[in-house]
Amino acid sequence: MQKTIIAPVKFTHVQCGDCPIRHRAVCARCDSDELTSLEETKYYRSFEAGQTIVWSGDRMDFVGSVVTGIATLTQTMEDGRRQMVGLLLPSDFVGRPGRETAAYDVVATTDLVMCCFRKKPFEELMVQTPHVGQRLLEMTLDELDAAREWMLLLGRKTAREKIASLIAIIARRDASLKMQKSEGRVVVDLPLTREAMSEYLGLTLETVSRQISALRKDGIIEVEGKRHITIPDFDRLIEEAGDDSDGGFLV
Amino acid sequence: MQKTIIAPVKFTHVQCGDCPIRHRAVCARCDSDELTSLEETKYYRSFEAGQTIVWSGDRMDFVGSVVTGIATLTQTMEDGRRQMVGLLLPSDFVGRPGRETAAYDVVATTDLVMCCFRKKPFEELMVQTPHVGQRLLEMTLDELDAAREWMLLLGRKTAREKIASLIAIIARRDASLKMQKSEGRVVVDLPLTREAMSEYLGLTLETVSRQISALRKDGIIEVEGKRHITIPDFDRLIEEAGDDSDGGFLV
DNA sequence: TGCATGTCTTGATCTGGGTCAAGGCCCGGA
DNA sequence: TCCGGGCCTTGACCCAGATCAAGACATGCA
Repeated sequence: MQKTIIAPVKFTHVQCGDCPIRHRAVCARCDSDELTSLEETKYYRSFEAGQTIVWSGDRMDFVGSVVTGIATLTQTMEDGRRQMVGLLLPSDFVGRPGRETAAYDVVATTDLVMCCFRKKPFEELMVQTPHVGQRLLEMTLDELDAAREWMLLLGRKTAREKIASLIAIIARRDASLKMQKSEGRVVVDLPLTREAMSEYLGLTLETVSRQISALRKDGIIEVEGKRHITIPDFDRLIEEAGDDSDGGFLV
Repeated sequence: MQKTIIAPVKFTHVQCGDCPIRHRAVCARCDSDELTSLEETKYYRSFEAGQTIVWSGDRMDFVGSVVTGIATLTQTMEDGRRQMVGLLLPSDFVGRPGRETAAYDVVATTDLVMCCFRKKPFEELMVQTPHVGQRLLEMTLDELDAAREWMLLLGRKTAREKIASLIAIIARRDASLKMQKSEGRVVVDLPLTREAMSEYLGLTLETVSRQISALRKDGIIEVEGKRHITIPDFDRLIEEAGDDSDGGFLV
């Protein structure tokens, strides 16, 4: 079912460049003895689009971070209603130190590579190396802010505003990673199916589709194929998103 | 407008008992030199029900925790739509180290006493004293879990389920603080107006009122006055809340 | 005592988004 | 080349919850 790749040669150059645990939290400031012990437990795992990485309630004995691709955290009610509660892009952290079992389904929505550490050694490292904990605190606070922005979206925005917000969020994160802008026109490839979008936004798949069509008809976005979107005027999209002030620069 | 009380005698016994920063994070494990410097900047502030403590965007040069009463974090859109994004009960932490300005309106929904620290010395303490940061990380992770439970509520639950969930959440937090249960019958005093509930739940005030009436008619809850609620069968309430498995033990 | 204000309830009506259903498009495999 | 299955779009209809409106009840102040 899942291909597990243990630190193959081809990933070597990735280890320092893309792994936030090492790169952001550790490399710069800590002595390397700690790192060596962590390094021993580090491994890479690949998943195919659509694969579930962990089921809610399952034992989860690793933490890690996304290297490439996109993963989601989703909650499910008994009758099958689903709500996405986390969208994980490259460099995002997965897993909660100090927790035995996963609280959410973790799903790869695109092909995905994760950098993982066994939880126990990672927790030991956290105790010994304050910077790791501090960096994790920062990241968690950022996620909390993102969750709160998301709550405003879920609780108070209209379907049209929700769609506009989601496109803006993805465009911004994309841009901050890859600088895809070209003089005002922003180009995004949606990494989510309509269904995943509906789970993000608390809508049905049909409403997502209708609202994307509506934004297209109104010239807010241009759609090529199903996923490729061009935003001719980003400010207009932001207006449609109904965001307050600096709105949604988080996550 | 706001009464500021600086460490009066009558609060002395409170300082160790109720203040989570000192009590939970610091007292037990750290040397007291650090504490002394923090102690100098510690002060108590009281607010009346309805008072806004900080406006979103305002400079906020303190962090703190709720000693008694209830505060909320709320986001507002330009057209006035409001969504609560944080509900702060006694012992909850307020403020984000490393941030200059408040990201949300902080409002006292009941009379409130907060224990505050100037932000700068607190941040210095965090660098020097890892346990404070570790404790804060734990608390932030708990808040993130709560936010995600809240997102499921906002995105996927019906009005009736939302009301039942909110009553259950408050009852559980009350119970964990004060053990109010008496053989199956649980008694809660809602600390929120109907309007605050509507802001929590992403509903209108009228829908909140109607659904409370509906739950009363169906015998799920008994209502005395406007705020005093008795839950004859807690499990039935949980069923109405539609919670998955252990549902909502978080927060 | 009477009035104003804040909080809550209830009724009547409207509507945004859900539900159900049909069909289009594209890709991969027989 | 055709077929089957994802994925997406669009239409028709419906309903949960929003909106608009009236009034109940309690408290505090003149």
